[in-house]
This record gives sequence, structure tokens and C-alpha cells, in this order.
Amino acid sequence: MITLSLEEIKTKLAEKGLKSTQQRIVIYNSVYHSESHPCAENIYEEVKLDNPSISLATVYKTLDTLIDAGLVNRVLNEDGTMRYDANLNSHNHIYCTNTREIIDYEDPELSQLIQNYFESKQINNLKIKEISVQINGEKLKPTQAISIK
Amino acid sequence: MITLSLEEIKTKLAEKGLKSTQQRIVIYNSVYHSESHPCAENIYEEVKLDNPSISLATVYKTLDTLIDAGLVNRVLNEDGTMRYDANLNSHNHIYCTNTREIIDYEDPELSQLIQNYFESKQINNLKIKEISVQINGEKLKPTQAISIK
DNA sequence: GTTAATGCAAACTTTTTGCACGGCC
DNA sequence: GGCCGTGCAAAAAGTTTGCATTAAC
Repeated sequence: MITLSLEEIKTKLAEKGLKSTQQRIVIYNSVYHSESHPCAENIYEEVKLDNPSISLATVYKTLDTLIDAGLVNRVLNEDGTMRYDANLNSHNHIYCTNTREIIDYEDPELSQLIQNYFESKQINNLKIKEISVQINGEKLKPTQAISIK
Repeated sequence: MITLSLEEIKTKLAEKGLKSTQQRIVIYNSVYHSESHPCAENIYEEVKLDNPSISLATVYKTLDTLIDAGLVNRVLNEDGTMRYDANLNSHNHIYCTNTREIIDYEDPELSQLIQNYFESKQINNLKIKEISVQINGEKLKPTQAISIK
């Protein structure tokens, strides 16, 4: 995992023309460093530990701001709640049907394969903007053991 | 589009051990024949035209019943609302960012390509059960394509 | 006739909104 | 200092639940 310093976060916000408020910093930091794909409530609970006065409405508003700025993406969860993801490289996800985790899956080779496919095959009257692959599966136990840090 | 007769719907319900109530018949029929992927509210509005006494709660309960029976699938929408789909063959979806429609996209060639890819490349300790592709894009109106500006 | 499904209303969860106050540039 | 962001509380949107009534088998 790549960690971001306070200065790096401030720079990223500034690049998008956003004021570096305390709330934006801690919320972006929380999403960025989350292993899973947290929902607004998860983020609220985490940032509240160090910032007890923060409001859940601010978490929602700030996430919308970060999404509009292109720093964070929405991820859909099987249960219909909105999840958030600051990893903008990967749009592929593995959904583990056992643990209900959503795991980022980056695979440039796969992305290229699909992109090539759609260069030779157009879909009627559709301007494709983005393609993502969702893989549903079961994490087998050895992986679970290894993945514990 | 393949249409289903009343008798065929009753048979499908009976095969799953479900009583053929008026509500189940009209709700399943509505989802089955929908071009888009309706949400519970959409289905409610449609079936209410012919069945004014039906309740929204019944729509939700019936959809859950149909999902449990394997006659209908849930589909996630970008806006976080739950959508429903009676086409069990295709797991690829096109999401139109203009109209917010979700459109089924069946493409055996694409599915085969991806399946082949994952036969030669395993993901660590993951037992893959299902792979789906989501394509986000804009449906172009014919007028847009030929418009002179 | 028995059992399960429906309809209603109320509750619950998640997300959004309006507005006064406070903090960043 | 001016303006934008935040916090609060209330509302909206989406979904679930409990229970008395009704319908299917």
C-alpha cells in the first residue's frame, strides 16, 4: 500500500482547486488508506475518532465533492449501499460472496484485451466511456490466511 | 423479445413451488417484459394500472420471493437503487449515463474471450463463479450523430 | 379448511437539503 | 473580509416489518 503524506493530500486537493479543509483531508485520507471499500458510515466512524465534531452530512458532502473532483469513485455494493474508492487506476472488482468484501483488481492485460475487442466491434449508437469487469467468487482459505496483516 | 403467456408464467411459478397469486403473476410479467431494468417503484407504478389495490410492500416482498426462487436477479444501479432483471442469461450490462437506463448486453464472443483469459491466468486462491462486464457510455440519438453545428 | 400471501401503516436505513455559523484563502 | 465549507436538524428516498385480512391450494 502506498501511503500519502499530509502535504501530498493538500497538493492533490489544491490541484483540483479545492480548499484544504481539515474535514476533506481526513476523509480523503481515510478512503485512500482503506483496504476495503468503505461506506459513508464506515468513514464517519473512523474519522470521528480523531475529529469528534465532524458531521455525517459533511462526510456525504465531502465525498460528493471528491467524486466531482475526480479524486474518488463510487463503487456499488451487492446490498445497494454506496461504497467509495480512492484507487482510480483499477475499475475491476472482485466480490467475495463469502465475506462480502469488494477487492480492487488491476489487470492491464485484461483491460487491453477488452479494449481491443471493442475497437473492432462497435455497439450500436453507443459511445463507450468506461468498461469494468466484476468477478464474483469465493476466496479460498489459504488466501484469507495470507491476507491477514 | 420473447413473450410469456399466462400459462407459462404459472408453470414457472409452480416449478419453483410458488403459489400463482395474481400479484406474483403481474409482477413477474412486468419484470420479464421490461426493456430496461426497473426498480421496485417502476414495477409498482406499472402493475398498479391494472391492479390498483396492489401495495408497494407486496412488490418488494414478491421480488424477494422471485429472487429466492431464482426467477429474477438483482442488478445494481449507479445511483444505488436496486433494479430487477428477469433475463438470467446475460450478465453484462450497458449503463447509459444520460438516461440512467441499464440495458442487457449479451455477447458470447466477449464472454468466451474473458473466460479463455482466466483459464490461462488464475487469480490467487480465488474460485471464480461468475464474471460480468459493465459498459458505461452514452447512447447517441440518431439526431445527435447527424446534427450540423 | 388450512396455510401462506397481501395490504396497510409504521418503522428503519441511507442519503440529501436548508440554513446559520465558522474557518480558509 | 468575503466566500465557501461545515454542522445541525429535519426531510426525503428507498426498503423492511408486524399484523390483521384475504386468497390460493
